[in-house]
Amino acid sequence: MNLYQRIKRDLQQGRFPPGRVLKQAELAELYDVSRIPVRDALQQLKSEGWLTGHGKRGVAVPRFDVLEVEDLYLMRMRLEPLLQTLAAPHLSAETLGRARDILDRMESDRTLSATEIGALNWEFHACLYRAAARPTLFATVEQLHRQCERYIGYQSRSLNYQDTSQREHYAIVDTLQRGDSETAASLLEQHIGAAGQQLVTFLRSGSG
Amino acid sequence: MNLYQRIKRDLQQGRFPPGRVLKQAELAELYDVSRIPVRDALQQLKSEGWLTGHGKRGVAVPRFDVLEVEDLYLMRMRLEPLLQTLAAPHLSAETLGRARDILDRMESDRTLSATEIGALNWEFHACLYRAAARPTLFATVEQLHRQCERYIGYQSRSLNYQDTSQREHYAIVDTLQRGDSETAASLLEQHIGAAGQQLVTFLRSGSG
DNA sequence: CCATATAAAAATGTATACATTTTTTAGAAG
DNA sequence: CTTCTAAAAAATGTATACATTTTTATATGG
Repeated sequence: MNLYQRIKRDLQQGRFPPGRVLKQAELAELYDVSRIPVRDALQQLKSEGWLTGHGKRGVAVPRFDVLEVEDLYLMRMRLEPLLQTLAAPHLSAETLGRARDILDRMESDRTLSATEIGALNWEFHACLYRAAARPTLFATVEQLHRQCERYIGYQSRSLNYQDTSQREHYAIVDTLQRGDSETAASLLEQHIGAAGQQLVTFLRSGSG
Repeated sequence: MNLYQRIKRDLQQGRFPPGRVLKQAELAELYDVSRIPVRDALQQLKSEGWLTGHGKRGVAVPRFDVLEVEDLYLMRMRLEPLLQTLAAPHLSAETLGRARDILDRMESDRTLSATEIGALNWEFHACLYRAAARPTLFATVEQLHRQCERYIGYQSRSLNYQDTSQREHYAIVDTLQRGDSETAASLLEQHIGAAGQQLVTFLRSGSG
């Protein structure tokens, strides 16, 4: 596990609270490396929204920003249905099967953490998106997901919502299997919108 | 001018041809710095698509990729009208005036290079987008523009197309000034689509 | 007591030196 | 002549040391 991943994990787990300012030297000592790899990791984390550049005053852990979440989900609502539609004609039975497997795994194991559920969730959609063979579009969508990750870890999703989400997932696969990519795109858009709403509501009520 | 900007400029000007592999030590000597700032600059350039990571075999100047251009413009067609629509209610007379000024400057000076036209083009749209006060959405759109820059420098736009583009720009401002943001969004989508088509056609014919 | 200027400190940026990994090349065996 | 292996060369990754910039603390003048 490289430094970037270690710092990111610790940010996910709330080791550094929002607003906290981090110095290169401090991180270098904490993770027992020199400042050079720290700088590399910080730049990457900044580009993914895990940290914000305070200019030359070090970096800070950004506070939760509902407006950012709204933007991220708005963008995903526009881009992911597009990508899924481009993928639809290339979906093989095997790919659809792998997607279903991921859903089944999420369904059967009820001990998963929010972060783990988030990872499987993305793996499900990514599995479908990859069939489009559109690397640039995929990369941008993936980056938007990475930016969302920062918020998802804190979300204690209700079991109720988790069930709804899973039903939507199965509906999307079913619809794609029927070859109705247009309806599947519409379902996906609603699915993302609902997830965004859920997250925004949670942020507004719980931890502003 | 920092190292990142210098290398980017040289990439724009074709100093390093597509496919060329660049070593840290080589760049360090060329630009007369050590490898540390080179590494920082390379990471940034990679994240913007100016270079592709060859893993641990150095970085390479990517070849022109029509599929990448298509993806970039598809995404812009989805995101920029959204951003402009969000900005529309906040557009002041002053902002609209500044946008017009930029267009007038492009119109009057016929000696501008493709890169300079591209910069003004973006400045025009960004001027409108900023009014939305949606930093996250703006940042993603800006990044897509940066990725497009790599291709635009090579494009020798016909005067004919340049005129068409300018007419579309004025039409967008006029429509926004009338308060018809929906039509303006539609015009913008067509505008981006046309620019993408133009670029794809150019790449297919000229320099594959 | 407040403002300002100056010095000390702390933090980031960069160069050099070393370590580790990867790639290439040379050589020997089949 | 090909193929596998091992050594050397080259490239990236990292640590230490130094330079520059920025911030903070302090002291002095108003």
